[in-house]
Amino acid sequence: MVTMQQVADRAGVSISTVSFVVNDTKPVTPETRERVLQAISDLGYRRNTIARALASRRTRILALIYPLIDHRNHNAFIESAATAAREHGYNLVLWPLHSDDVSTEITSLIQAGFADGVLLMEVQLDDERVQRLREADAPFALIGRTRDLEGIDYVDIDFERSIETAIDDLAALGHRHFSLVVEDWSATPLAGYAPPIRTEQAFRAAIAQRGFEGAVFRAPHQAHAVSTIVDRVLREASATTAIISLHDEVSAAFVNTLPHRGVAVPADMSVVAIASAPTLAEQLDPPLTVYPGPGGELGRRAAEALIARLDGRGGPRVQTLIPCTLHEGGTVGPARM
Amino acid sequence: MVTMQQVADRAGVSISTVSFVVNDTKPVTPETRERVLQAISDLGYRRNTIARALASRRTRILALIYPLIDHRNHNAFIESAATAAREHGYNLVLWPLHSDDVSTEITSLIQAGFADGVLLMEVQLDDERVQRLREADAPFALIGRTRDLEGIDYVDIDFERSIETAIDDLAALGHRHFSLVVEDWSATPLAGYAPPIRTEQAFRAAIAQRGFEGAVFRAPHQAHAVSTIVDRVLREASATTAIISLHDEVSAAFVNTLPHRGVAVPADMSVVAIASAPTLAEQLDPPLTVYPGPGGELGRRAAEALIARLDGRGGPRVQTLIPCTLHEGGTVGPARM
DNA sequence: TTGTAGGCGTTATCAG
DNA sequence: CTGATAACGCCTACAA
Repeated sequence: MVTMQQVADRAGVSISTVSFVVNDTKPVTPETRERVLQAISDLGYRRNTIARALASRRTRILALIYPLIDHRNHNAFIESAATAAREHGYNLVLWPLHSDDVSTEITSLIQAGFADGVLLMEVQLDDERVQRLREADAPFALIGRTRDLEGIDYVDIDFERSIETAIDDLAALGHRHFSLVVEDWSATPLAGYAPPIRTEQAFRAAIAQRGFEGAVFRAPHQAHAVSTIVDRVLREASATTAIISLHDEVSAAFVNTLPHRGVAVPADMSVVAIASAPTLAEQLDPPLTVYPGPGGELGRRAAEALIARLDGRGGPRVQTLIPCTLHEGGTVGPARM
Repeated sequence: MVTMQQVADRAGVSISTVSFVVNDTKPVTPETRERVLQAISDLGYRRNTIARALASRRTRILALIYPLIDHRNHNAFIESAATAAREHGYNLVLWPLHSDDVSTEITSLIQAGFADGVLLMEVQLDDERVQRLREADAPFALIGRTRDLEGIDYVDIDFERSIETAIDDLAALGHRHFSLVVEDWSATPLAGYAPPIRTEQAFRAAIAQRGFEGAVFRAPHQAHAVSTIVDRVLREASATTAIISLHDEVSAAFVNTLPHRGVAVPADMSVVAIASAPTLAEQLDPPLTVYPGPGGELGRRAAEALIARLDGRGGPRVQTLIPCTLHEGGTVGPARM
């Protein structure tokens, strides 16, 4: 490993001068700078991240708390957050965390001086981890949001607006009777997981406000629950002409199963998915009409919000909501008479 | 931040003694150890990861080179690798890398002293990154494998065995005419991506050896290519009674589209997927018969192989192949007469 | 504009 | 068994 000292020696300057040109932290005459740069490239010098972190008390590491639950495509969040971090000179480390580690471990990476800040995903309405991070005074940003949003940076899907858009798009085609299907996490560690809860509330409010009819179904992730949900909807909300689903497996089940029940899609029933995985649509026939979740956007913006905070660019809290936008498929049509 | 010195002061010992008990690196009398531990817990001391890294010349950070290509569920790899790393006291950072950064950046994280080792995924048969890592003398392990395997640690899917198993499972039901569909990456940066290449070779060999008939189709990831592949197979390999697919979108297209072509699944045509995403099966109707890719297993084993190397537990190279095993669905039946 | 020197919090080597 | 003390590589006042 080549050190600053070696560069300094070769360039005939002191170690601090090297530091100044490397970090662009103090003015240096063009000639000296040139000599230093030359020495750097001759020797193939790279400044040691760790020593730099120790001396500057800034690791430039972001920790992404990674929920150990098998759910969706976290992919897009992660990749975009990592990319954004790197573009800003940060690194993203994955910190998979079991729910029972939470209380002890959540802040240890901060206290151990390992990370400058934390990114949290799959946030619940009342999230213990957020509390811990606050107590530890650790900088953090959320992908998702808690109930209490005072003084926190977050980026989340705008479920309210997404659901209203979906309803209005369908209403324009004459639909008046809707069924919403959301995931049921109530018996799991993810019990307070916000998206289905917010979506259900927004759905009920929007339906009421417009004078439509709406039924809500909650489906767990067990395979048999998914397969029975189709019949439940047909039986318990038989007037339904449009199904809105926040549950990818269920969305697929509807498209695949309805024809076997004598219900044509979209002639007899329209089906749309909200906040779906990006690849879901084209794996179905007809391709599903979806409002895909803006995964990449969320990851990137959350990372940038956190970094802005860390870099001392104060400013107001980042509290961004991004709606899901329509990606047309073949499962929506005029309401049947 | 509470430091070792503070602990030492409170325990009435020297800083080195604290280090000895914290790292369990030299014998300490029970009484002193007790005093030190007490001081540690009183003060809530945690040893600083960065300082430790600097002094010990070991960061305990693993870099996962993350290909910026939208492909499959990398999820399982990543999560399991991160978990395994943490279980061994390492951290996994995500290092998304564009293909054009490769030559310059691939080793910088090592040379910059940031990571102890590198995990590489989506490996190509002749992979420049592997070459660079070798040149830089950086410890690494692969998820996947290159052509030349001399002296490298890797964990990969056993495509040969997986494809043979699939063929034999189908042959037991009377199938003799097979079509294989693989992804076509030839016009992309992932041109030398090994899985489709190895699978195709293994398929041809297995078919020949058993005296069966086999056709191979390559499909890019564009949506229209996917939708036309069904008709191409029906037209160009009309004797086919069983389709084996390494291409999840195509697998879905077969299950969804064949019935519209008057071909019942599985009565007229059996369909199986190899190395598929774990959730693909249940999104189709009937549920797809799959041999899912052992994503989590691969990530975990690769991380552990790298760590073993880093921790100086020498031993022979880890060169592990894991076959995909059958997960039954409803798309396989006896060959039509 | 450049150099000197004192940290940053640990680890590790040597004496005692 | 325990304690000084010198690295580790860099940053940053403070001096010159």
